[in-house]
Amino acid sequence: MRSAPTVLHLDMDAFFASVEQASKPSLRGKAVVVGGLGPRGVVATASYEARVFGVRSALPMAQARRLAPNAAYLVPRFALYRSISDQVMELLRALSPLVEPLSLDEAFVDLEAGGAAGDERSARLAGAKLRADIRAVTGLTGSVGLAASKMLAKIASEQAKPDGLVLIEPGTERALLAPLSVRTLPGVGPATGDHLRRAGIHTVGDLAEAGEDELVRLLGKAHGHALHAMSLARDERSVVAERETKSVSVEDTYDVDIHDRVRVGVEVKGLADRCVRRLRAAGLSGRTIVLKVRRYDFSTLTRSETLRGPTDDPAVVREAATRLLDSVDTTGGVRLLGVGVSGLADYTQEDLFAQAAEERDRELLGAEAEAAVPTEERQQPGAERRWPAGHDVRHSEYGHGWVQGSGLGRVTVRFETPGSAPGRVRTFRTDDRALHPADPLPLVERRPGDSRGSADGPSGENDQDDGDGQGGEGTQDGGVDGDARSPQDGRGARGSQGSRAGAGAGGADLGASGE
DNA sequence: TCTGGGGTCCTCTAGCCT
DNA sequence: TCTGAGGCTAGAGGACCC
Repeated sequence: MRSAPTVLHLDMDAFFASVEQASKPSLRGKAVVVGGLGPRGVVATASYEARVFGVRSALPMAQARRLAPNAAYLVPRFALYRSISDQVMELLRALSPLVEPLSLDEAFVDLEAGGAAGDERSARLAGAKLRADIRAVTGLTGSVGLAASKMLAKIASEQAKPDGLVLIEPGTERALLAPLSVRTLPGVGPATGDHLRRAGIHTVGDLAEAGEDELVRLLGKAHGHALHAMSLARDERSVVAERETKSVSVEDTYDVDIHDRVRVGVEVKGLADRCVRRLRAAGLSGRTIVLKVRRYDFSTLTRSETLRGPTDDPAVVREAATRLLDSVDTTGGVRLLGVGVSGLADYTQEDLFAQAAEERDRELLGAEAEAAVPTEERQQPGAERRWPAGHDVRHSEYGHGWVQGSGLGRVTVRFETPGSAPGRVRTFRTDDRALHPADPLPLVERRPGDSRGSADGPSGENDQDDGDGQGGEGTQDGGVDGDARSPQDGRGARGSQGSRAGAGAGGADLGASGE
């Protein structure tokens, strides 16, 4: 193992919630919860103020509302988060060419590859400068861990949270790890944690003491070996800049279980089409089609079928998914359906068959793409417009603001911008023609001549949305549109591969009460 | 209380082939 | 011809991560 602290792990603090607080001055210092607002939504991120009440990621939203009834509840705005994440990743790449993004808000950096580390002091300097740059460019805080390996750097950044920097000094690793809970180690979740606890193993020190053979016996070969190595602070995994995609999938959880078998079939076909669109956007095709069904009792089953060759033909994927559905008993209802493709190959069909089928696909996908446009964009003139909580708007008289809540034909807007003081609240009719959806504003005001990080700031996020007819923000949570379906479907049409969906949204919400 | 979405990796089992 | 061992692949499910 390398002994110098050459790996940096960056973890943005409560990322989604922090972005919302940065863009909405009235929410700063207040409890903010970002997640799906539907009946089956979960928390994606809670601000530190909300965590005081026990609200945490993956908590059912209904439970979060009981714990923190006065928090502001907002739907996620992934396009905005992605644009800010791009700015942060750019800063990381300035440190080293070897950057491994783990998600929108986390990444490893190999400092050695960037020539920024060789000793403790230069590693610390690099980490401190990164944190300052992130704050200057985005206005947000991130925590930095520095250590000799990925595992240790991640543990260090966890200890640094929030808004700190921790360096694990070479030679102190084992002593530092020994008293920590086994759950600290990557790969030890609730199930493995319980398993180990029943065997009397509670801390990393216990793991090291148990010995490799015992861990292999308890957890299997791969997991046993890996955990034993980690308990001795051995982690040889290198920072990998490019990761190959292994599978592409889409899934929907429905607000109400679907009992109608015909409807289940229709949903599966729609999911297959969305999955193919993503596949094609990534220039991929795949051999194995996977159907996922979560039943009314939360039991989940998967069925898969491997084709003779890779495909990106929507008709083929749709037919395979439908065949797989035939082997599944959906009596009692389903709460989730998903379609995925794995066994990926690096090509898109361009043969004669594909060309012949292209016309047909265009029709089919066109119809689906139209269906994926959020309801508010498809509404006929005169129909009630929808205003998702937290989304930016512009009023021709009052200027820029965001939707604090809506319902009963009214929408409440708070007029403020990232650089302003907390603003005033006004209520309008939902069909007020002076009110329009707007792009998010940059979190940090740019001075003239400051080019850093401004190339694709938040206001530039819609670049990737061009061409799908949705225009502007507000597409990732099209709102509940009458049936029971979760509304995050709109994202499928964007062709933005790797978009981390997250908690779905439930449309406009009255809960943004961050007063 | 009632549990999202997208993805990866591992284990186990069964069938096929040599 | 039968049988068992071992390798390979597919399919299913579980655990984990963010």
